[in-house]
Amino acid sequence: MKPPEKSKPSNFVRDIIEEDLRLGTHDGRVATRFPPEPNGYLHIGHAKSICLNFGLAQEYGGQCHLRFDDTNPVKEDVEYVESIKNDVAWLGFDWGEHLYFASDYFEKMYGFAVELIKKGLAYVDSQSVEDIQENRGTVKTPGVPSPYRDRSVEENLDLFEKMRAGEFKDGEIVLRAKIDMGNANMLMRDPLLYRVRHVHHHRTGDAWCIYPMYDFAHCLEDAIEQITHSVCTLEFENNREVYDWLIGNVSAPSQPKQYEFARLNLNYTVMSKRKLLQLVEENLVSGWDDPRMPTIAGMRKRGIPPEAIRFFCEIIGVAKANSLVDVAMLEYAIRDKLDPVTPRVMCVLRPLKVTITNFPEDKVEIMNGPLWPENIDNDEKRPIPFTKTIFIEQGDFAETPPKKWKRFAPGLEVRLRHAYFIKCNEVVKNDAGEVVELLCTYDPQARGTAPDGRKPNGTLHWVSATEGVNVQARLYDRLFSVAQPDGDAEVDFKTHLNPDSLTVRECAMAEPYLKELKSGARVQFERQGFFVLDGDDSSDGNLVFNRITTLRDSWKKEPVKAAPKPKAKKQKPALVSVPQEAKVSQRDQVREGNPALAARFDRYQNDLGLSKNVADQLSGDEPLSNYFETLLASGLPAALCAKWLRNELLAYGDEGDLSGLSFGADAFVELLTLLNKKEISNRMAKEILEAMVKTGKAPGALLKDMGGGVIADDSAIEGIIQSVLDGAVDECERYKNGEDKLFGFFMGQVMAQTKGKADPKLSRDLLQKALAKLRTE
RNA sequence: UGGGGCGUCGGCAAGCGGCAAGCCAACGGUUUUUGGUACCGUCAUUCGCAGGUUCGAAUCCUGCCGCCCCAACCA
Repeated sequence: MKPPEKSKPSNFVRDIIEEDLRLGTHDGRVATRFPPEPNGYLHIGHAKSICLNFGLAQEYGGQCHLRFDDTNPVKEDVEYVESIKNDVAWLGFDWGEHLYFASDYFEKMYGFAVELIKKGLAYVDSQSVEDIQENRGTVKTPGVPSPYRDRSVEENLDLFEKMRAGEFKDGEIVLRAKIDMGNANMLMRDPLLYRVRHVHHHRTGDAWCIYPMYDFAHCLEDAIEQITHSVCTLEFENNREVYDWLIGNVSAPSQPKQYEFARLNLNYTVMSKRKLLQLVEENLVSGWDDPRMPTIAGMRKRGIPPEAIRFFCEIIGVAKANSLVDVAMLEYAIRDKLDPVTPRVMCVLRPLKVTITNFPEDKVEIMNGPLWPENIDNDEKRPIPFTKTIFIEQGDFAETPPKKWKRFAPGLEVRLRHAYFIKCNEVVKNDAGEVVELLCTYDPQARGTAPDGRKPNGTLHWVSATEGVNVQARLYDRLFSVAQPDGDAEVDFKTHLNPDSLTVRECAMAEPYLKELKSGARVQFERQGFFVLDGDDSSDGNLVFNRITTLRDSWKKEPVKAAPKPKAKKQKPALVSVPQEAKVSQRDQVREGNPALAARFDRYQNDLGLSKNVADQLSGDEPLSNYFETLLASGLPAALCAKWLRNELLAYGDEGDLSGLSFGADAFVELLTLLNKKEISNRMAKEILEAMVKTGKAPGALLKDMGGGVIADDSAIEGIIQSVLDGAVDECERYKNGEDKLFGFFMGQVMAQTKGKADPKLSRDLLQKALAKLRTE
């Protein structure tokens, strides 16, 4: 019985889905998809997308498709589809029957292309690759239409058929959408839909020699599969316009919507397929599944459990801001999942011989150590042989211990975990002066605890030198030594490779119990970290363990006090007063081409007395300016009209466009008139405006609904304030204790109780008095 | 003729006109036969900057600044 899942953190995609569900947008369905191209291995960045897409479907009772976006046979291969399926399944997600391939839709897509041609919305272009690029223009200049843009429908149909029939060579000809060569969005400049590729496809074989491009294919795949929310990464934002255009211009079987989130970046690692490939090809790592790689395969070999990856993806959140997540977060997720469920054993990574001089020569005493951590209700134990010679960790002994040392040193006594206290009497060194052996005595009475209650200087893990088993331990650390290995395009990211990312301890000694472990078993080497038994690399007599991650270690060798960095005051950028005239604003340009607006600009400033900024805004966009003119025609004060138009009404518009509002300028005039006559307060006007937007009802009617106008009566407001105070005992107490900021809370309560009708200024004064009184009581 | 996005703590990230959530990191403390775990506590008078609107602005309006994406017959 699992405890109820804590509700997952909210994010903007969930908000959108919930809103769609509320509105019944896609018949109340939720269908997402994870659409990898089978041209490489999955990494933790993909895991974020997988968790998001499958998670969303799971949570909203929908479905998530695993769809291979195999539209480019020159880069793709079956090898990858198997590894991707394997990785997704290993992560713990089930696509059920929803396994799809874009290539299965080639015939349908061809049909949609023909439809587009017939509608005159696509054409066959015979320009060379170079000409197409040339004529696309640049980001600052419009493109120019292809000379083939106006081919007849018949000719296009014929050519397209011939394309499919294989009558053209690669690169000779393409099918393009006929959209707009001058569009500011480069992707809308007649995007390519099909290209010729005489290549064998891993699924369709040689059935096709034309293949659809991403922009054309992806939205159709979504539409065909009835995907509702097509969630992809930020770099596709510009593609959304094409996506919507295509869905809108083809008889699409459904109307999917695309949403974009920020891809995952992790510090101390690289994520791009290209760079990962480089590491593999240059043998800088052992392969795609090298435990230092951020690939799913690498993390699996490393021993990271899938639930840790899922948890990680949950806690990093989903948003639209480019961000760089700290790997410490991943390590936390791993420890959090592993710690409560992982058996504890002992293994000495760098053995230091310890001879217990007062212990019988050939005696083997069996200690019993619990395998499971305290939180698990299982006291299963494993036998740990204790003998005259044992190994302890080299790092656990210091000839001259630093301050706060809680380990072993000459003359000190420590506890051996699950065994006796031992005391260091003598240090044996070799010719080089290195410590090679410790001569100690044990206290037969002090096993675990000492009868006299004395405390040891720490607890060490240990292994019998004669009964232990030799194992190989591979200690992995971050692959790169700088936070952003690919942060500087000038510097090869490989120069930042961490030389210590892998340390192999061939001579690690472990307790014999480890021989019982099954391949893939995860254990905690106490005081060291979590390790996994690497089944692939172990053989009968040779156990190999990969370190998944270290334990958190709060022991600092040098308690370096954090440099008392004076909390760097945010440097305020020097105010550079850019002369307004320095650049010609968009609005200036509009006015240049529209003398009437230019005249208004002057009139607003000179006759109406509006500030330059306000006049600029209200004369720089024709529809907006016309709206303002309508308000002016009512005879209301210009300043009032300007203020409410700009600051309030515009907030409800769509990027400054007010045409979508459910009421006209006349209704807005009515509202402003009420305000001008002081029949309503600013606050009430805002309340009414909001209601107008929602319901489209007239201001007068809404005012009536509110039941009267401004409350400006002292005693009435005092009564309300009292009731607010009475209903907020906690807050009153806190306010008394000096929490001034609660004033806003109280004020908000007053306004809420009166639906905004209380006169704000008066309310504020009275509230202040009431609260002051509260404090003096 | 440029367009599309994004700026909230050291790192993630909620927040949608009324008290600046949470997590990681860091730092203290309690418990402890792991310098682990668990538990408690500290950590944003301020939301890129500057104006404006409002009784009240991270949130609405305006301007500016800074990052990211777009000119593959890749996805």
